[in-house]
Amino acid sequence: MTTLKDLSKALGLSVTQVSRALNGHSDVNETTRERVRSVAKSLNYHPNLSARRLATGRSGIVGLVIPASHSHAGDHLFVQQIRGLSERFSQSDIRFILHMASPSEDELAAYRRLIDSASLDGFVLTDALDDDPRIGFLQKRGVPFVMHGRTKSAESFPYFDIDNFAVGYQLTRHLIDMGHRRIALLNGLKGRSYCSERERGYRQALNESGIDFDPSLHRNGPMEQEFGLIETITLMKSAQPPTAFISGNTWIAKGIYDALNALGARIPADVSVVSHDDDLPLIATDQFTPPMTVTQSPLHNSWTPLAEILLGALRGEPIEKLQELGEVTFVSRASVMRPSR
Amino acid sequence: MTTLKDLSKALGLSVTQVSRALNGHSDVNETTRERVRSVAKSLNYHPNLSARRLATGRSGIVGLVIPASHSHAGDHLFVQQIRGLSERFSQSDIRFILHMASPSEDELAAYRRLIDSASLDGFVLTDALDDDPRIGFLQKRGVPFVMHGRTKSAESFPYFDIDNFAVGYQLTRHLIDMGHRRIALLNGLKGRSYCSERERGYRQALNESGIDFDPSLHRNGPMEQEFGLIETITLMKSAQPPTAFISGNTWIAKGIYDALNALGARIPADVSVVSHDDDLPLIATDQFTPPMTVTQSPLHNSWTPLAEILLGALRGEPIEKLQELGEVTFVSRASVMRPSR
DNA sequence: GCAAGCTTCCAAAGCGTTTCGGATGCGGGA
DNA sequence: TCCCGCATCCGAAACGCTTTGGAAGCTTGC
Repeated sequence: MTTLKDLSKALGLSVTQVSRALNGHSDVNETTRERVRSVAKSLNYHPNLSARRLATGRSGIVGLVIPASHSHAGDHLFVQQIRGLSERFSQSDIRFILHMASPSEDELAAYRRLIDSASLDGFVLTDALDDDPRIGFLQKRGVPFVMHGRTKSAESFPYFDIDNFAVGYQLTRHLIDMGHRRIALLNGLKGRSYCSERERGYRQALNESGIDFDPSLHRNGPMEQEFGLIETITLMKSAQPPTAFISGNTWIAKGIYDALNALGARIPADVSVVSHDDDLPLIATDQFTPPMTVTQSPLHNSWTPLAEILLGALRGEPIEKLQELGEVTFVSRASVMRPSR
Repeated sequence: MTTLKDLSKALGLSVTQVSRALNGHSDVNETTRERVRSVAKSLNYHPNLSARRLATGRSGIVGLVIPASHSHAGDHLFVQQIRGLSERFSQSDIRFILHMASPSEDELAAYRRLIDSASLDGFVLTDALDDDPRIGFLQKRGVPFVMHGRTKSAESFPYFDIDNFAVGYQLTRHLIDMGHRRIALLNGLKGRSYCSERERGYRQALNESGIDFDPSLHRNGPMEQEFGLIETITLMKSAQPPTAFISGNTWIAKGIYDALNALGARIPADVSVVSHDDDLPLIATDQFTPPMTVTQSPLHNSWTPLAEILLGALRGEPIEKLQELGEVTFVSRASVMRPSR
């Protein structure tokens, strides 16, 4: 293991100067700097991160805490996510650690331990809740983080998100414009902030058109095919079935398609279906029969920005530069038609 | 952040003694130790890992380097794997970091960087190759590791594996005993050590029964349904189609089933099929129609031992305790029958 | 009563890095 | 000539921990 001292000996310079040269400080001659760089390379020098951390208070390690609960349906997504994050962090020579929260332990306790043993510089948070306790906790501790999604909390914090209100609004508006009035919304898990936002958009669109919100048409559940399947069947068997469905996710939408097929209802002749499309692996909405009308925003486009923002937060950039919204595009396809009833 | 010095002040002891008390050294009075422990807890003390590393040369962090290439088919497995490993390591208060190898960079370079910057104490290696360069590299550097699988290399190293030779032998033997002589083997990716082992077992069984090895019946490919599908069709359309298939993995086996169904060949009346079964998520061989005869060895049972072995290696346990074989059981079901032709 | 041997404690050094507070030498303005 | 500023360098301290090499107090055996 080559150390700074080795370099300083080899170069006939002080340890200080070598360190400053390598770290790009101003008071070192450019030719000296080059000399240092080349010797460092030839001696295969890599700074000892632990020593650096001790001296600076930074470890160069960021982490992601994985909640104990987890469904298989999300595996592909999860892999994309950690690959995306890990890849970006590696590029900046930042280590990325995964920590499984133990089911028995309070989730915040995991964060506490990770911070206290002074190993982690920052966190990536996913699955934003409406009222997320992690935000207050990390802010109080002064630990940088970036959140995937936003929450209702009054504080301002670094995030990457899409305009979920617009997603809900746009999808609903489109169906209303086509003449639908009984529109079901199969949303994601209750308490997730993106669900609440989409519900707000949905209600707003209904409201503007003078349509009463019908609680029985709004369902929360996991982002899985089965949820879409079961709820669709339930809703279609009810006294006043909806004429259109909005799905929060393509897996749910697949469930809706399957259920309608099984019930002999034609899309879009009998029932219209729209969805938000995260462009998840293994499920493409333009391959549905019929191709589905969606708001689209590839989730895999969020991992790099997310990492980028955390990196920015670590550098201490101002909050305005650390809040970013991903693009959402409306793609009109063949799954919507004026209602027949 | 509470430090040892804080504790020592609060306790009226020297820093040395506090450290020794907490780390379970012998020369400290038991009542003192208890006192130290309780104060440490009440002051919420956590040792600074970087400082510890600097002093001891150990960081308490182990890692897994993920090769740049990766197929979706393996996602569920991959998630199981990192969850399993991460979980076990957390229990021992060892941090587990994931590092994506960048596609452009030599894979060993990633290991080198990780070691040189003095952050990692050890590695988990997966996807053992017949001639795996990582072994020599890590051994030369004196860095502990555990390998999932074994290789041909002469050196002895910590591993967890199953008896893949026996898998290949047993499956082949069973088919031969039932009267088959043209037996296809759809193996995994060439160069992977478990494939080579299974091939050895296959050849050995053939050999013992005086059956010539036919290279056209042995195919290497990814552990995916598509591979099984395509190769089965190719083989069945050939001049002398096999009367039985051995599959290296349940996804491949699913492809074989699908292909045979599509071709109108009945299992097992026309063709017999057996497979090794890793008990992967989302695909259960007893749910196949007909249920499939397999050698079974749940892959998810290997993550905990793997972590355990690395932990042992870190503690410096002797090599004999660091080599373990997982159990394989033969499960006879309804996919094999005497050949009709 | 004294050496020997425990048990329990401690001061100080060292791990590799960054950083603070100068030091040195040189050229130019007064 | 003297002083100031600039560019370039350096020594030493600090980060929080472990570990080495004792020291102090007590008990034991002779």
